Amino acid sequence: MSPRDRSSGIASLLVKDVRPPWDGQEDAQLERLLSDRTRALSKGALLVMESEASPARYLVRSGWLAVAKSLPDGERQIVEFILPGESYDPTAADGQTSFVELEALCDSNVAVIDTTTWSRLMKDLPDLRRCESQLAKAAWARQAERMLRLGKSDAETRVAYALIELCMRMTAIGATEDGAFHVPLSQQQLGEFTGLSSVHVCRTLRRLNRQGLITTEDHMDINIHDLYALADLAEVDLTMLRRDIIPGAAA
Amino acid sequence: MSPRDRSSGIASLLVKDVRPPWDGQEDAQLERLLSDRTRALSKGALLVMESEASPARYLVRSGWLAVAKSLPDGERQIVEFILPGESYDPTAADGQTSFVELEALCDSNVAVIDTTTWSRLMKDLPDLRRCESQLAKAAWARQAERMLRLGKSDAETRVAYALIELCMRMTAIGATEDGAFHVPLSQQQLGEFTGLSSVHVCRTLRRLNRQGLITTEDHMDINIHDLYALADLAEVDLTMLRRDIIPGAAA
DNA sequence: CGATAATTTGAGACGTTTCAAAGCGGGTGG
DNA sequence: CCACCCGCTTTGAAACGTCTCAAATTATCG
Repeated sequence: MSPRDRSSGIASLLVKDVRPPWDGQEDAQLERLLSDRTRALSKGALLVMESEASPARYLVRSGWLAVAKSLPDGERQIVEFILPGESYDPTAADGQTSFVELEALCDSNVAVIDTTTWSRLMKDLPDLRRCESQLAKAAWARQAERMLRLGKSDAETRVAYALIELCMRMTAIGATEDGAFHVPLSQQQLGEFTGLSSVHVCRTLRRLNRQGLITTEDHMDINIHDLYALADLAEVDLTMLRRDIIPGAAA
Repeated sequence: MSPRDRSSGIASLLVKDVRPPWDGQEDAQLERLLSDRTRALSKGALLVMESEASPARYLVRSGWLAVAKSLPDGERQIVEFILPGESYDPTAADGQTSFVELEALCDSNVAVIDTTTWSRLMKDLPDLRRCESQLAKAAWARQAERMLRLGKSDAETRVAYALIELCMRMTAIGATEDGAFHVPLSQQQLGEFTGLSSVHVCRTLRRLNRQGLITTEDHMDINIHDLYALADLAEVDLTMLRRDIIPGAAA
């Protein structure tokens, strides 16, 4: 990790509104198409279940979706969070079945676009296509980043990384204020994301707290006080991470 | 995991040649284009380094590539293997930089196709596009499967799963014989893939051996003797896994 | 205000890593 | 063709980190 100027504000690394506001920039017809297919989900609702037929793409317009997968013994891993403006296609190689489960983590609005329609949109709307291509690259980069830590890091690093990733993504959509943001997660769910037990998530959060890196308020309002120390713990280079996982954030 | 007919042969679940032989089915022009851009790599060669500019897609024509990522302290995670017929684009959200490292695990031939050319191919060759779309879905499903085990499983399950995944993918390209196949990996590298130390990979392999599930010969010639027991250990439903991660394997 | 879920903390069990040393195997040069 | 060397595998023993179980505390919601 290269040395960085620690005096520069958080804003320089976590700039707001860097994500191209793709909806709205295409014609109003797209907006109508999406509105027509948007479903309201309440917290905890299962949008799609594992192994269920679901040849569609899900586009989150508000709220959070968890992409999760379970072992026969009930252990659950959250593989990805879908934030507003992002989309996910859970279709497996057979083109029919979903290989994951999609759950609303809070009250949400999600547009459901069947594969055929989506292909047509991709063909007809070059701006949308470019935007989704960037988002897809970002998603790949995030997954690699997480697998690295899932496989090779201890609890502190995993939690620190998760917080940084979420903070960056939230900042990109203008959902943070000075390193403070809300995530609609229980410690249990943060554990399912980081591959830790909820008990150990709690201990780790507490430790970060004691070190003065973060504070948390009611049910996961997170305040990052020392982003740079947190980044060191997460073994992350903020500039590189942002370049890799935030669309339109090119240095 | 639902009960299965254990008397049916391995072949019924791990059918050969299910992958659409996309190259050759498009016109000879594509073949020429690929040949022109194919580079020979010797074992251990680094094709792309992390953070290096690389706006291209890499298509493996023969050999194996590892997609890997490292922590500052040197810990390494292999995020994906690219087998013959598969491709990978390591470009991050900025459209320029690679977020991973690409390494040849054995002597290989890889076609390097810059992003622009690739986009053109995708536009012009619907068969290729469909095929790559299936392969991409399979890759997403595999990653989810692995993250689940990376986060929530013990060593035995992780190793068993890795062996099964590799066996299935090898079978799909006709590179196995009766559950026997060769992987160009050291135990160290299998550890980097499964998130284990090489020492523990060794112990785990030995244990599977003692249980009569597998045998190994010189440098990773793997023989799966009891696929169903191995699948139970891996906590995997073979039929579902194949449907999810093998293109063209729809039940 | 009571019921229920989520967080917090402690103590012990368990699985994996680390360190260290020995054994094997393949390749090279004598 | 053998001797040597180097890298990979194998095994043991101790240290470490995380999980599990259990109980106390704190939030949340009707």
